Amino acid sequence: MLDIKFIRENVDIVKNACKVKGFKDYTDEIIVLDTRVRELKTLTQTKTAEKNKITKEIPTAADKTSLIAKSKTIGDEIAADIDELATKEAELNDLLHRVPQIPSSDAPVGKDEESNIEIRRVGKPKKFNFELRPQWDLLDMNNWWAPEKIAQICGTRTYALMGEAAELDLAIQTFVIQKLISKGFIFVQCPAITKPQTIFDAGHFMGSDLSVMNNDVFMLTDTDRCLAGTAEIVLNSLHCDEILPESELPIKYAGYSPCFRKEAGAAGRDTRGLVRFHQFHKVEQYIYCKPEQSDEMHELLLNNLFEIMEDLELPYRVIASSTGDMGFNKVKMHDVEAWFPSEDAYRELGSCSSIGEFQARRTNTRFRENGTNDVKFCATLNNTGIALPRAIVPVIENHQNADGSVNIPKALQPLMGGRKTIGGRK
RNA sequence: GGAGACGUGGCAGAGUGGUUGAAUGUACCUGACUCGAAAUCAGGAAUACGGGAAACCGUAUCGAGGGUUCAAAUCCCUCCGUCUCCGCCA
Repeated sequence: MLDIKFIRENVDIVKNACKVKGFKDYTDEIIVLDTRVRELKTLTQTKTAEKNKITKEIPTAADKTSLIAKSKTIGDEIAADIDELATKEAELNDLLHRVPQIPSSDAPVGKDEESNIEIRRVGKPKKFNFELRPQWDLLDMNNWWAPEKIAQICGTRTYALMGEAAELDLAIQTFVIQKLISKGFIFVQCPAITKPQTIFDAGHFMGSDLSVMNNDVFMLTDTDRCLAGTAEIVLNSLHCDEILPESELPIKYAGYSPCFRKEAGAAGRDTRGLVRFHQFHKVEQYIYCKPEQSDEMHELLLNNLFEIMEDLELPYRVIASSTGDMGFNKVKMHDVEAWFPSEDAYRELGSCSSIGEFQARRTNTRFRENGTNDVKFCATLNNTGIALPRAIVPVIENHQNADGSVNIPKALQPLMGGRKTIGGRK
């Protein structure tokens, strides 16, 4: 969420953000409510001060009865104002949670992904001198999965990796985790089970009614819990209600967790292959820093993902997301897309987001500034480290051989017992 | 799953209805003493919101929310969390 003071003083900026991001503009209602709320606060506080004063005199007063009566009268007056205040504050709070983060001035303006801009391209799609096999053929012929069986027993959008593909999955995860650890990230294994409030605090959802997330999030029946769609959720709340010393910033986390998503809006899409599932596994990069460090940290996070693409020897490109495509809570977002030969296209493997103070305001995560002793909200950022099994797809497709075997990228070979290839017709 | 105990400031720990935003200890910051340090002494220091140019003033906060009362850290209810024992278990 944004600071009400900021909204009050920068109505035009906020209105513009609503417009370019494609969200309904509630600023006018907010300003009216805010004015009334402050009026009521001043009023009730003045009356409360008066009442407190009388109450304090009661124990030592000669005539207690009249003071008690007086105090009671003021109490009744306050009660009426408090009622209105509570209602108005709840309304205001709900609307404040519907105001989007202000996008960065360097983000492309546009209403959807049509306006996204490619800003970087590394590596060239390899020319194959044989007929390349799409992922599902490679997986079939090497017995690396069992899609029909798994769908039958576990339902659609589930998968099981088998044999060398399962090993490869684990090797990629381990590789990325070790890499991030070597760069000073703290490795955190995050729970996937969490409370709805935690998901809400990550700022992907609007308003104050938590039930809005039911469409996207798996709720656990008969409990107050649900399944997180990313480790970002838990990492984002890891320091809630804390005041961190400035000297500790930036804090970098590499979170690993299973991720659960309903994929309600993706019916019929990516139903074949290892691309889209209700459960997948992800290493997530997450940073807490000072607001002025955001851009630097954004580059750092992006570069880590570039390195990972290069270590996996994948051709990739980078997309600057437009205002309309980046989402409710983001300042800016870059997608990293790897080359998927079978689709003759680049597809998203990771998404790097700069959130500013938006999430920290929801989680109340702050830091104390060295010189001034002021308490300020942290900025947060997140980027994918690697998401599996999707990342398996470009690895096996790009590195396939004519016999259906797959070359292991050099960086992964030590984690695959030194093997240089897996699979293939014996 | 069964039984019990508990949740106060950075930490420890008083406080069972009124002058307690909260004793005391400790950690922290500043000053004095010192060549410097330790020790000692003096002082300072929470967060949010509202008002104010500011100094500052007011209100709220003793896990969270609600209730009783003129008045709640203190009494009642609900929820959350922690700990101990038993059971179960990777």
